Amino acid sequence: MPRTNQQNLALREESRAKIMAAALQLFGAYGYERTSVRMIAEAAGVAQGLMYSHFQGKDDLLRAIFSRSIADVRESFARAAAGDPSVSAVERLIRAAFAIVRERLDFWRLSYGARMQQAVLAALGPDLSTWTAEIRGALEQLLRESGVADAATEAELLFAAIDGIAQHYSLEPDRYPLDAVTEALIARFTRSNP
Amino acid sequence: MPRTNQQNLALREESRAKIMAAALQLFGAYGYERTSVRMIAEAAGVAQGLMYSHFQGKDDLLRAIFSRSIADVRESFARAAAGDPSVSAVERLIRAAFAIVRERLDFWRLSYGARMQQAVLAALGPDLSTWTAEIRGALEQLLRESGVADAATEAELLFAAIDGIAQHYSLEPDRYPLDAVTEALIARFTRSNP
Amino acid sequence: MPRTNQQNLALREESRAKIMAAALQLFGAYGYERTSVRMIAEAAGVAQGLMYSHFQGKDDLLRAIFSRSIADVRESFARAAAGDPSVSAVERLIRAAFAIVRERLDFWRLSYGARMQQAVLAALGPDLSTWTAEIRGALEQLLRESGVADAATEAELLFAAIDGIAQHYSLEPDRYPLDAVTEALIARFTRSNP
Amino acid sequence: MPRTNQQNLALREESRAKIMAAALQLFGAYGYERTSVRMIAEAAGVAQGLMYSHFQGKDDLLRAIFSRSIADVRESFARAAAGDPSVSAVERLIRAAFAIVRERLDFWRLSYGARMQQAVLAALGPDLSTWTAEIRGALEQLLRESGVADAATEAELLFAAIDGIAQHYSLEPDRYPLDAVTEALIARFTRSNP
DNA sequence: GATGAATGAGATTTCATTCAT
DNA sequence: TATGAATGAAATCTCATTCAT
Repeated sequence: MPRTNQQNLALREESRAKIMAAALQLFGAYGYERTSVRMIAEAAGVAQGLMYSHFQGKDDLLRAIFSRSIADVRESFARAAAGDPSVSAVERLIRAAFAIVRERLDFWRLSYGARMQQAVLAALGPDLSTWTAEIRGALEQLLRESGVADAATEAELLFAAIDGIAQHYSLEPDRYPLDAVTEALIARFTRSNP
Repeated sequence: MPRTNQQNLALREESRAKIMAAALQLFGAYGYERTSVRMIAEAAGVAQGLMYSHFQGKDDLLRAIFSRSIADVRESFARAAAGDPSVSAVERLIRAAFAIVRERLDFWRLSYGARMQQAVLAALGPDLSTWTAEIRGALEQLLRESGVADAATEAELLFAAIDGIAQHYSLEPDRYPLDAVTEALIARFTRSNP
Repeated sequence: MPRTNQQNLALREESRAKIMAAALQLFGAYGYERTSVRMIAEAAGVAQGLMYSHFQGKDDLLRAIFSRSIADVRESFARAAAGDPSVSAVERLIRAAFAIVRERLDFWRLSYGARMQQAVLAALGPDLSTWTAEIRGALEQLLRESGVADAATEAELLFAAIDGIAQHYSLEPDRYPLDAVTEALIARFTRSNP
Repeated sequence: MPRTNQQNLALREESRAKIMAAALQLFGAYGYERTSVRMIAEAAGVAQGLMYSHFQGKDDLLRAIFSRSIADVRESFARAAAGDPSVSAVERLIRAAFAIVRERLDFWRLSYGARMQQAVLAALGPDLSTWTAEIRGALEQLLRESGVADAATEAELLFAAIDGIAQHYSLEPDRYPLDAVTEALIARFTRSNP
């Protein structure tokens, strides 16, 4: 008797999840290039060949991780941004961003590592740049609604500050005073609109 | 007629410089891992083997590029920071930073690409983190001297903002409104000290 | 209601036939090595594992296809050779051979592709060479009975000609003037015995 | 002091020749697919990687062997066909063909093995089919000049016969009565023109 | 010092086969 | 019996590095 469809789906999904989790962790820690398929398979506890039954290749695995992670992050953002209306939207967004960075450290590391490599970017396709543009656009709108004069420029600045903080934090999470810096950033960007 | 010692040395130095320049450019464009020794040798117009008479290996070449570039950048900083006393020290430093990013785009790209990869970081040794700590320290002192209350936190924030801007600019130098963002940053960080 | 034994057997036989048919077609088109078990299973519309319940492995499947095809061909030959007594036996055999080639193009392609590869030959075991010897022997006897002087040599020549034509035809069935060449061959080999 | 250009060229050519010779022999014996790059490198007495400094890949090596062998064979043909004018051109050509088959058994085996595999053919590009067409054309012209009525059909027949004989011989060179069959073929194709 | 041919370890990928259900 | 997820050996290929000249 063959396995039922559901059993098969569950088996497959479990393997797929193990592979993606292992790969995300290793990509984040060592970078895409320095992480071999062998390492991923060992960390996931499966045979090397299995990866190729789930993904077309190492680059496709990267793409899959990216697009799923971005979808997750987008969702988290939406939830967070909708939250407590007693604080300003900008503040909510900043807090949401850093909460997500904390939760998804590996993805963030991977993302920052990947961003600087043209070749890796090619494998990622337009996902990353679409996402970046989306964030910039959202920030700009938020600032415009808050009555900021040069919203486009201010959005670039705020985006860069958030990105820089997230990156410094993801490099040394144990040392970095994320909470304090978060408050300082909020103070700079909500109190006085120059 | 055999070359004089001095001629030999000059030729040698020239080869070394060509290799380092080619490597810096390629590392910046493709990343350390995706740049092969063959690519570097071809771009530099020398034989592959020659690299190994100047450097112990690819990682040593990277280290050499880094330490020389950092020394250069440090010097540029010092010069810039010492400049026009009619503007605040913080403003001078910010302007100096972005001027250097503009000038040394390849190095910056390499630096940002390398930062997220453990293996590359390991190859770099303590150079990068020493330098980072140095910048953070300098910023902190500057802010403290300007009378900022929580100088440590504000230094982290300012550092992250500069770093984020530099990175976004180095990703899309043609599109990025670096001048406008620079002014906005200076406005945020020199006018009101919350 | 469970299937009867007979139904089970019929289903099983059907699977086996589907696998053999798919494999024959693919082996003929792509060659034994370039045809993967997965391709065969997909073309046959069954699971990969099923092949291993019918055959011991890919090589055993090849052997099975060969021995069954050879048996079929042998039978067709016998029928054809027995036919219309108004034409010479040699002519009947030549016509029969090309009729069979037309009908079983895939098998012929597979056969010609396999013949030149030691590994494939080894997998086939003695089947192919036994068969070849049989044909050569039959031709020789036929020619001897027709009163040809050096029947052994003439048999080799006729066999080679038939084989060459069959092969050229199987390479380009749409272009090849098989009918004309058949008549020319018959003319050369039945009119004048040098 | 680096090696002179000539030394380098000689070294490279020697390696290249060793690799091509080993590959030709192995491809002929085991077929293209069953011959691994490792086997070739071992037989040639070089490291695996060296093949990739001479050829773009295994398929490019095959292409290189083919095009060089075909060029050689073409030349041999031309020389042979120009020979002794006391025998007919058709006879000269037939004798030349079999002389070349004897000399270049490995190439012939490879050629026959490759011909039946679409996938391998694709790697070979148009070389093989161009060559085949060339031979067919040459035969046809020869026969036409000899006053044969349906030269096109007769050329197909003669070509197939030569090809079949060559193939049977290359399968069992020790057993095959090539000389006797050659004479029989010449007798059939030069004495009586039906 | 300089060259580039050569090496060989290790990367990615394929695929015949096994096995739990 | 039939399924297809999973395995792992072996294939092709890349590339940092060595070495003879």
